[in-house]
Amino acid sequence: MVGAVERDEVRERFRRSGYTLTSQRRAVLEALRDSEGHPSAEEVYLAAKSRNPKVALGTVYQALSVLEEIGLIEAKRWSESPVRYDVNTEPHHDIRCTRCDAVEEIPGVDLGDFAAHIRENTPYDVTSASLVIEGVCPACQTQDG
Amino acid sequence: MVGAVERDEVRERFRRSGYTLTSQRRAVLEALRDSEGHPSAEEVYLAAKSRNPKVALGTVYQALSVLEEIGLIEAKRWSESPVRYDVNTEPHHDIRCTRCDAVEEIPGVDLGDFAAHIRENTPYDVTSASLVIEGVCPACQTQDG
DNA sequence: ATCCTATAGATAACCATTCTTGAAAAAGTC
DNA sequence: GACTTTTTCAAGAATGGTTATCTATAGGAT
Ligand SMILES: [Mn+2]
Ligand SMILES: [Mn+2]
Ligand SMILES: [Zn+2]
Ligand SMILES: [Zn+2]
Repeated sequence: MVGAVERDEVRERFRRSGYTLTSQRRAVLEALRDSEGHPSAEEVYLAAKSRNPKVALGTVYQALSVLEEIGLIEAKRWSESPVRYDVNTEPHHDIRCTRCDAVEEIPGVDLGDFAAHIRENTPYDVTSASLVIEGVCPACQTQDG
Repeated sequence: MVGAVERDEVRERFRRSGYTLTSQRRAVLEALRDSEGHPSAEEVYLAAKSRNPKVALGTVYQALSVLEEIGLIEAKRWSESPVRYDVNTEPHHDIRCTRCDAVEEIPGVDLGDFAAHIRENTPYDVTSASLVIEGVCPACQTQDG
């Protein structure tokens, strides 16, 4: 049961942020939560439309940026792919398959005090440091050399 | 003198790759080498044009991808900025200022066996892992809160 | 019910980058 | 060197993902 507790959490975040929790935004968030991987805006749009046909692509982009702003989702970027969205807001890394475009999580790896090392070696005020990881997924490895 | 040795290196790379070293490609590379920071394609274009007016923006993009392919330069990406190009092909990290868009190098930090950690925790065949680092540069820090 | 404001949908615009195309240059061939 | 074949180039059109604009709508406050 993912339901009750998270529903309250969502309402609470919206309330605190001042944004209103509309049916479209709810559809976008639920589409994202039910999706297996880390979908693109376009994929979220298709999934959200099947829940609530009254939702436009532009609205999905806007909803995603609101959801990100209030901390319910995260955006992740790889160079050869549109932005992917992630409902898992716990710190973790994701790897993208360069052949089939799948994205999966990498458990148990922590940037740890790497950020500290960086801070020691630059006069910048470091605000973010994230890893962009790519590879070939098991399924694509077996498909050929 | 950055001249002679590197010129041979450039010629050699072009020869081995099979690409021809044209005046446009040379202008692009030299523009990049003379630039202080980590310019975008557009900035490289402006600098290259002043050396060789016979160069179009499309040609610069094409030249940059050839130069990257043969290992003379590297492309680096941040989410809020067009691709930046780097003549420093030694392994190192760069940080981008989110206020003024400047990019500078961070010396003495090595991803080290972090890549090994990642490989241990995913069934993917990891082909690349790079850090995207952002912050506020010293100049922008003093300009306000 | 009326007003008010935030949000929605539709569509146009945007921007960095890539693709297409005809022309020019290079490289082979004799 | 003339001729043919291949490659590269510059210019501009096209693309893809995303954002901005504009009008209409819905839902809460009074
Ligand atoms: Mn994830
Ligand atoms: Mn650098
Ligand atoms: Zn795959
Ligand atoms: Zn700055």
